[in-house]
Amino acid sequence: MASKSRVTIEDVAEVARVSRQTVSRVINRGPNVKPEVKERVEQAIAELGYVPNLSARRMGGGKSFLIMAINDRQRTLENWEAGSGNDWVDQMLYGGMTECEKHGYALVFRLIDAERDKARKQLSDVLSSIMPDGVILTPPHSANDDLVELLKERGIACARVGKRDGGHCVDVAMHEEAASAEATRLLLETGHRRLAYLAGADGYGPSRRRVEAFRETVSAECADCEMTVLDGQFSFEIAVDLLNDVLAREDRPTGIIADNDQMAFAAMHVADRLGIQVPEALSVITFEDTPGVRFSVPPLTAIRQPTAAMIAKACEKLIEIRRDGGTGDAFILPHRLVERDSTMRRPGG
Amino acid sequence: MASKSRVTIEDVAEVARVSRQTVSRVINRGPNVKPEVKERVEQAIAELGYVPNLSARRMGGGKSFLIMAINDRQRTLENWEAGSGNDWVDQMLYGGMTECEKHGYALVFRLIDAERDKARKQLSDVLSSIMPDGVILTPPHSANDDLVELLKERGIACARVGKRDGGHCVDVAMHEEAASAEATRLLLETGHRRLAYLAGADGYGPSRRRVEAFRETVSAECADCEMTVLDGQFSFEIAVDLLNDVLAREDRPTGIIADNDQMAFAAMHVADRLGIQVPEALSVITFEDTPGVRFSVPPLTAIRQPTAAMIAKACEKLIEIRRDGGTGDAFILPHRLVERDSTMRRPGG
DNA sequence: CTGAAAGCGCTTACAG
DNA sequence: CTGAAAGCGCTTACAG
Repeated sequence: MASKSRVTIEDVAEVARVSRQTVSRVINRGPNVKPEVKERVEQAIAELGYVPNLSARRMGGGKSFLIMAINDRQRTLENWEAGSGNDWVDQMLYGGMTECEKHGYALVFRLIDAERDKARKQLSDVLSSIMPDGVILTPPHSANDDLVELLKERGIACARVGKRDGGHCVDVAMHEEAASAEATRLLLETGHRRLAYLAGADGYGPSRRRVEAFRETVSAECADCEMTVLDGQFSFEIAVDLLNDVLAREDRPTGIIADNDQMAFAAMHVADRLGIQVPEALSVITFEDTPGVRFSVPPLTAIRQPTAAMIAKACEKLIEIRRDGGTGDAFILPHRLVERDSTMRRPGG
Repeated sequence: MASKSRVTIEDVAEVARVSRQTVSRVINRGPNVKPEVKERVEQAIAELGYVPNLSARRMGGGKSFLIMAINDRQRTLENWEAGSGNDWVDQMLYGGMTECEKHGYALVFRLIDAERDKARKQLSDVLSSIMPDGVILTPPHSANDDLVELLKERGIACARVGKRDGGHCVDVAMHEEAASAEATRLLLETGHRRLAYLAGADGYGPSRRRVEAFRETVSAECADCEMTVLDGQFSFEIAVDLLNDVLAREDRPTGIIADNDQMAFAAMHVADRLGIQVPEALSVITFEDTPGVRFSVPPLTAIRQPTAAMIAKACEKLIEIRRDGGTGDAFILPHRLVERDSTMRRPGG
């Protein structure tokens, strides 16, 4: 009840009439404590309002009770600077903080530059300073093997978002192919026969997988459908240029899937300019779902990545590995297809 | 250069042929180190890639090099859950992380429940666990004197966002009156003669100040103007109800300032339904500026709070107090009036 | 200007 | 099942 300014494990030990090691055992749910002693200790803890000092635990034990999540510095700062929201960061914090709290852990969020030498140095420094029990790498860091190597050297468990090798690290990703197939099917089921996929950069793995699934789905389920793949390079401007051509044609696509919101907005923009009705004459689905898509006219149907769930899963496994040992693994988390008004309702849906 | 898995202050001392206290002095920029010795130590640090362990510094010294920023748990989680963006959190992190980094500090972000007994207990626990060098309270916690009291007891410096008493704490706020006057003047300058202020909850201090400034500005600068103050309670629905009446009148206001985005959206919504053109027949300004306002049709003119700047200033002062002593103070940070398309251009502007 | 000692609050082996 | 000892990597007085 009473909460003195600084209650230490010694104070608890004294009140409970045991040694501080016994108190430590109770705190860490160690075995070998007689129930009645355990109860006495727990009561003393409650009475004094004792909470273990994290730094001291770290020093004594070696566990830091910290999971560090790492984001790309430049892109994050640019988003923040623009003030236009940064749902990725929010969802990371959401999934990470809530999961960590469950296990008595805390999430530390850090920014690291993408350039490989800077990245390695910065990660190395922050590891020495913080000594986290696990590190979560998000794109583009998740594709940087130097960082994985560094973590391995230091004996710190790693998780990667958007990878699914599941070797040394805990890999968490969403099922790009399934999501793409689902989006494609929605267009087919609502009557579209000429489809286009507005793809991001060619070298971007997830994008490749989505395009492939798009192709396979159309081939398999609608033999006489037409399909196009356009390379919009994640850019609004480039997408506008492409679509000015494509949507002006007689045999223009009537259903488009875009790899990110910017390109989806581009499709809406060009459609508006050409007087093409959305969703009737052109349906649009985006693969990103930043907050802005709710406010476009009409609001965009989107594949919602399981960002929070991926980070939560990463935290959970990292903490488990730190406690019980074990190695990496791969997890595919479920996405959601959020139907808004840029696509038509499915018959009977 | 080489970065052994665990380089300690002892290693540096050995390489530099000094005691570890001397290394400590160099790290902490203490006085009384001969330049040549200092250089030798710095070289050893660089050579070994030494970075001090934060937990050990905390244990030895008493400084944690951590600033903790506290947000309302429920509201934050709801926003995250909705996935519609949370610019407040993003701007806090932006201002806080970048400022802390400058001083070798880290920002720790925490959620605490608003109910007063829960809040006190949760803050007390996290203080014991983390021992931050300073704590930043955001609304509604910044109005909770229990928390300030607790911080005072523990000898931890505090900062409050949205307060401006500047007693024990470092208070950071924006100039509500100036911002309100500025918004009002924009409406007057673009020809509006019947103005309305769509206010939030009555008990909310900033809201009161804005309304007062609105009244004074209209009285002072346009004697024959009409003005109305409506109590929209921060709610879209309540605002819609009010405006359905007000905007249907012959002598309806042609310029509206709203305390938050929801109510501003309500104004746009009702205007659209009644066929009132924005911004010509009705100009709208919001006092919130969440990311969504960029995507409304037309995008909303808004007062942009200096959230990042307020948190950065709070961090700066908190770190300064921890280092040099000193007491609270009050700072008013500059807002911005971001003119988008829900208001008309000023003549000659 | 520099170093030897003590201590921060815990945990991890190691005894009993 | 419980406790006495040593140590984690630093910093803070205190000597010299």
